[in-house]
Amino acid sequence: MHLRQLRSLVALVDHGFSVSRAAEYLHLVQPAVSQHLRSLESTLGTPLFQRHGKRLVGLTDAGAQVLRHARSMLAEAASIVAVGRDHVEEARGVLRMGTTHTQARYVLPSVVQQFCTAYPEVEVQIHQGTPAELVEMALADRVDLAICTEAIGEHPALLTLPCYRWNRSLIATPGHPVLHRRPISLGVLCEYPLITYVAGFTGRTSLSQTFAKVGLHPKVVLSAADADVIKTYVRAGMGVGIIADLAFEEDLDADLERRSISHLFPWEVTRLAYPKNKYVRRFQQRFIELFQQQANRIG
Amino acid sequence: MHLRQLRSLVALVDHGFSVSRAAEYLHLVQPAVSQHLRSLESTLGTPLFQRHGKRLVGLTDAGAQVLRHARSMLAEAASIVAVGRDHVEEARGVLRMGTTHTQARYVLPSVVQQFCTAYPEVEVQIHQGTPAELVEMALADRVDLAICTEAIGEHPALLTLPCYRWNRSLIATPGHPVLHRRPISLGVLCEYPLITYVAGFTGRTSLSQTFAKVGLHPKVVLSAADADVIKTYVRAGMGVGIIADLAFEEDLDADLERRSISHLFPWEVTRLAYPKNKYVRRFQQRFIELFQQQANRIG
DNA sequence: CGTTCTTACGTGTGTCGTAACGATC
DNA sequence: GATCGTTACGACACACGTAAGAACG
Repeated sequence: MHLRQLRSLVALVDHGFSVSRAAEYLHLVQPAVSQHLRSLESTLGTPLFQRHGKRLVGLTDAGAQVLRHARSMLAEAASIVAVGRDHVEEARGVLRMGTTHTQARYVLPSVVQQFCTAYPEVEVQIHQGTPAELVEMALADRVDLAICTEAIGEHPALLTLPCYRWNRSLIATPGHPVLHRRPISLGVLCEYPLITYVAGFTGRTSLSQTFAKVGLHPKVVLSAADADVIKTYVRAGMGVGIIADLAFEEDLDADLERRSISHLFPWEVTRLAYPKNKYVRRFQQRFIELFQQQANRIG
Repeated sequence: MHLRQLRSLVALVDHGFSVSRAAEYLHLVQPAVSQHLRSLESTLGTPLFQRHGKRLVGLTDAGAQVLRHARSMLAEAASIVAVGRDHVEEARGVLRMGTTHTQARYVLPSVVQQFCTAYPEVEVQIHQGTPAELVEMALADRVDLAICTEAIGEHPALLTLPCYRWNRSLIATPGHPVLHRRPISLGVLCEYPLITYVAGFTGRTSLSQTFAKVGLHPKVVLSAADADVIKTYVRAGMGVGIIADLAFEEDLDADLERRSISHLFPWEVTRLAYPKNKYVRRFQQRFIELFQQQANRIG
């Protein structure tokens, strides 16, 4: 069995079972890939593909199992070359992080700035996505690490590091009646049109659950993936905003009033995750440390 | 990077950094292995070995990291060929289990018998060892599955299935004074010389802890790895035995008296474990099912 | 002086690319 | 007939084994 054969297998599956496209992706010609696949089948002694005539259209049972192990082997192989690179050019390479808007906009800037100063030769990429997408990106090795609050919880193939906890603030235009209410309760919040994060982002799931648990139904008139958008609509007078504490910037948001409402909702934990078994390069480790330092300042 | 190179790396480490012995193990000549190692180093671009002159004597930092990933790649490779074999000759192969004496002697016989009838073409190997050794054997792929009570708990690379719970019985020669004591307490047990399992075997650890927790120090005059030996010395009048319930055989042990003492000690859980990510062949799965059925009859 | 690894070289296997053929939509 | 995969063949590379040489104890 050769790694090349496994690469062809994986490429085939990842390119809709088109041998030609797989070959193109691998910078090979079709016959080469065909041969890889056939010789893989013959060394294993069992068919791996479902065929319609000559065309490959799917995996057999055996093929699917082989695929799983093949992916994991190739990931290990990638880790090995990463070890090499790490010792050859310690401070050169790419750091691909996946994160949500909230992190990218309010938490990461100072960390990234520090990091880029320390490692000017490292290309930093920030990929955005929903938490669910981020998990998938990390597992498919499209990013090196994922940072987010939801969905990242307990995937068995991910190593997750809790970084900091946060809660929510209410924001409103000065003079808004909600600002005179004491104490602010879940019930009070339900009296006003609310603007907050969309489902799946930045703790929205547990926010909704908190209301649901006591049988309340807040009037969320608008939801957005990020606090900037939420603030904009709050400024426009469309309602009361609920955003993460750390998304409120004293200087830039001086035209908005803010009240902490941490007593109403569970604390959220933002986590950093990367695939177990994956080799984390030193500068990537360094980034993680920087992020955790920043996190300590927040939490 | 080639799998052959990784095999050479692993063989080298597993054979005391002797290239010749590694080559012999791999059915290759030395120069071939030397070349594997050198070309691996050169493709990774960084030294993997500590050298004394020409002699390889250890791994560098990078080498150690590469080794870890290499082992795991080769394990995956083995899984892939196992998938193949499983589809080619479903009912032929080897089932290597590692277990302790207690399991091998009192629990497994009926399971193994059933299994051998169902799969006459499968060679069943029973390797014995201490629980700690068994865990290591499973991780090093020297056995396919490990069955034991201690130490198997929470190794992150092992998948463990709880199978049945058990507790202990006291055994003594007929007429022994302990048999007239009611109720039997931990204190009562401390009045007599005890014979039980050695540390690390068959729940001995938690047995000792139970005594220690209430400040008692039982007089263990003799300890053995298995119940057969314990019974022998009980018969010889050396003391009172404490063994697993299931190690008492009504017919063969009719010359001994038995009292359940499950109320004194925590219940133990016997588990079956194998490395995560490892492909488990169908007949191995079948064995696991048979074992669990047997386990249900016990627990 | 034996052991151990390296270097040098020849041979055979195998992998890839080109090119022509066959099938399927 | 255009696309897609297979078969056939040749060139090149490479990995292994043999044999001889160098360092180490």
